[in-house]
Amino acid sequence: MKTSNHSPTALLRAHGLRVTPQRLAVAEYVLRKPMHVTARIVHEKIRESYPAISMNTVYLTLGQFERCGLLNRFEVHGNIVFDSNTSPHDHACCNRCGAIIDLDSPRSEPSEQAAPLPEQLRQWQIKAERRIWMGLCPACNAESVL
Amino acid sequence: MKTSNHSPTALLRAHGLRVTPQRLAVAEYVLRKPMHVTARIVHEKIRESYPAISMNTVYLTLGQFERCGLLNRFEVHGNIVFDSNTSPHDHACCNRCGAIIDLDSPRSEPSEQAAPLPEQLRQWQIKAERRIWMGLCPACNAESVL
DNA sequence: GTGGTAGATAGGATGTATTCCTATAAAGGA
DNA sequence: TCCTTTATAGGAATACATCCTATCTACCAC
Repeated sequence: MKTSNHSPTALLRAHGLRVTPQRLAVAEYVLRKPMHVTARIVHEKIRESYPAISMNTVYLTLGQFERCGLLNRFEVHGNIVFDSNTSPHDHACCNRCGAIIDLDSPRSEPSEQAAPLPEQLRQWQIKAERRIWMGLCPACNAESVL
Repeated sequence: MKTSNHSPTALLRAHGLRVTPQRLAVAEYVLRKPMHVTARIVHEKIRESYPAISMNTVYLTLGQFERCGLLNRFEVHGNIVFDSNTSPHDHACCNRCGAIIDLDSPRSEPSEQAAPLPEQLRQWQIKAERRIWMGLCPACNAESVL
């Protein structure tokens, strides 16, 4: 159990990353369950148990996790958001409260599972596709009507 | 011809905006043809003919044009980009040179023209949908192979 | 035309997210 | 245990976007 294949330590090793306390702390917080976080949020959270961690380290660590495929990065309202759900999916973001939700079944047709590459991108080397819906979540929408 | 319905002056008036030299200059540059610009680019361009224009005015003007539906706003690599092509379409962005292109036929199926709203968003009030493909454009892809 | 007022502009100050730089510290292999 | 490579902390730097305010101007009423 101590070093199972799913432990943060094993995960870092499996991706060729040195195991440091900072990386373990970030991995345990971010990779434990699907979530959306900014560098600032991670920094605040990790500082609770590791007060000396710097913003720089958080950025570097999240960037490495992204390069390893452990995280996806997207942008909303000018902020970089890291997503530990790395299976392909779309997002919706509330313009008011900032809530971000995953869209589980983005494609209406099962045949579209693998998003079809537009004809114009035949000669591109596509690395990522991001789709985001923006508007008011049910709660904020109800408030704005009042 | 002087004040045709398609002149920048008429366009501003039609949207309830006061006609100022600054707004005319921005409108003539940005709205003449479909293009993608940042506030910085607009500022640099307008200053050629109007050296005193401030960044603040550019931001305000572009924001107003957006609120009027004359421009769409999206984000790529942390920058706000304004798009004078307001018909629904997707984008592709080159990670290397920053080029942004419009995708004319984003939906493979004609029936999908109106992007189907995911089931999970039934109770949301959706204002906009953005979809962006990221990778290497043909030119940069060729270079990276060398 | 002219005058008055709501709205626009310039310019600087401010805030904030991200990246850069560098000396020090630590991980992990020999 | 030593040594080399890599990571970290902390501060500096950058860049984008917004806020603030005095001044100016478009345009409506007269």
